[in-house]
Amino acid sequence: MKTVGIVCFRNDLRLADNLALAAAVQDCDFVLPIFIWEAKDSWAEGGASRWWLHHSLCEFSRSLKELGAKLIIAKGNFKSTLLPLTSELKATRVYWNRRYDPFGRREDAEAEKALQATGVLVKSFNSSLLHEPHLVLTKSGGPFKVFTPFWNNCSTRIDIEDIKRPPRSITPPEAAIASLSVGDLALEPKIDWASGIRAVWSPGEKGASEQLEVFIDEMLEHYQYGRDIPSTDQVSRLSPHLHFGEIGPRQVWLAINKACVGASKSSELRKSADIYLKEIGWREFAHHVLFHFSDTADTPLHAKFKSFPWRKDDMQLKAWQKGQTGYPIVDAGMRQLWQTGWMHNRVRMIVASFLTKHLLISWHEGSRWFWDTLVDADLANNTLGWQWASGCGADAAPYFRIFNPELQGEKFDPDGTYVRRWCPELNKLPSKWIHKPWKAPKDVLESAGVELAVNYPEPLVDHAFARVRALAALDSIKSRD
DNA sequence: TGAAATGTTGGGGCG
DNA sequence: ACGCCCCAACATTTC
Repeated sequence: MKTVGIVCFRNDLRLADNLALAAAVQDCDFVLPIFIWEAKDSWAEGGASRWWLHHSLCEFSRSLKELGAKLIIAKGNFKSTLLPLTSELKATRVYWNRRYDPFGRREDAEAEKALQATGVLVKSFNSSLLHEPHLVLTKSGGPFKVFTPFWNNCSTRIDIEDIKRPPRSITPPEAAIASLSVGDLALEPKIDWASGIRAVWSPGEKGASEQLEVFIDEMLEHYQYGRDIPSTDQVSRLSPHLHFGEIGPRQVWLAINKACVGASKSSELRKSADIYLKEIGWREFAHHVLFHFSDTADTPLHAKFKSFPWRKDDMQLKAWQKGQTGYPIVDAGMRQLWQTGWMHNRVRMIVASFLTKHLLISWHEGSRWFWDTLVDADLANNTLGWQWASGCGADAAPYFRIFNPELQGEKFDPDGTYVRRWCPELNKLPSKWIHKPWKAPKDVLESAGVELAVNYPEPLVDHAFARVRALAALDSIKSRD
């Protein structure tokens, strides 16, 4: 009797280092790859993510075809799509890589139970994290809530020797299985707003590995300094590829360490590599925190923040979203996000601090906006980042840490290259004033063609005022746990 | 993975 | 020569 297996793909759209796929190909005579587009109650993929997913699925489907298989596309509930398919195919095995987000865990658990009840063997694997979240615990048995001890605990026991290579070929079942096309999922925007995104990204496994290679060859050595200069993009830009599983953290880990072979511990390359791997560690940490505290996407980890006096101000929220706050570094970041689906991490921290501390608008508004506009929107990373920046989450920045957007701009974009790129109306301002046009002398503004409140806004709030207001608001919830 | 306020120090101008 | 003051420059603390 020949064995038929089904491999379910989700955010693991790659052939290499894909444990579920590798096991299915090894165990089964016939393998059916399927992608099920599930309807989600909340946190359904945003516009930019959907654009990415469309193209990633097209790429993945193409590369499966080269191995002889056809990616089946279906739409619906995970369990109730899978169950009839197993009986139709007489499949006795189902494979997938485990999900660790609340929705995914729930759906997978239900499907596993139902499949097992019908005698189907379910085999699941970890292809998206370096560790199983339930295996990284403090001495007292609880999850870590602070990054450094977390990373000290688990970065030292990562031992990756080799990764699974892509299968040479896949033999599909003989029966013809109905499938939608990728286009039928209607993931692409109806009006084409994605040109700016298209120009800078290549979704898919090939794009991911090329990006990793470029990062290692051209940027890794000076990453420790370059990573903070947003005009240079000396960063990996792997986040969307990692989110959709076009590359996995094990592959990144191995490649970075291979690039350091022969480099001494104190070399700049090795130092930079460790700082970069620590960012992979933050990704890991975020996923573990969401695993252990599964309501944090909607609820602050620190309970006292439930009573924080957030302001509701749609005008100011819109100004922030559109990059019209009057603080150039903030506006540049928000426009980069809108136009390219991505923002440099240094600038993410600045704009998040600005929304939650200067405007006192809830981190929920920020995480929702990022969710819709980022190509790398990831529930775990997005949640941790916003809770961290606003002070209510794991390893939160102390509440008094309020970024001064003027100083941050001058420190990390000293000649204003980043601001000039995304706020062209400020292009002619001298560097001295590029991060504080409201302070510039009249004649300087005039000769640069900048008219405050006409072609570039006045600051939405005064920094000194906003700082005092934020401190007072934070003081009002002090020790109210 | 801050910034502002406050404290300390030491060189130089000046009577 | 000496003390006094000013104020960068740097360090510490506070928010």
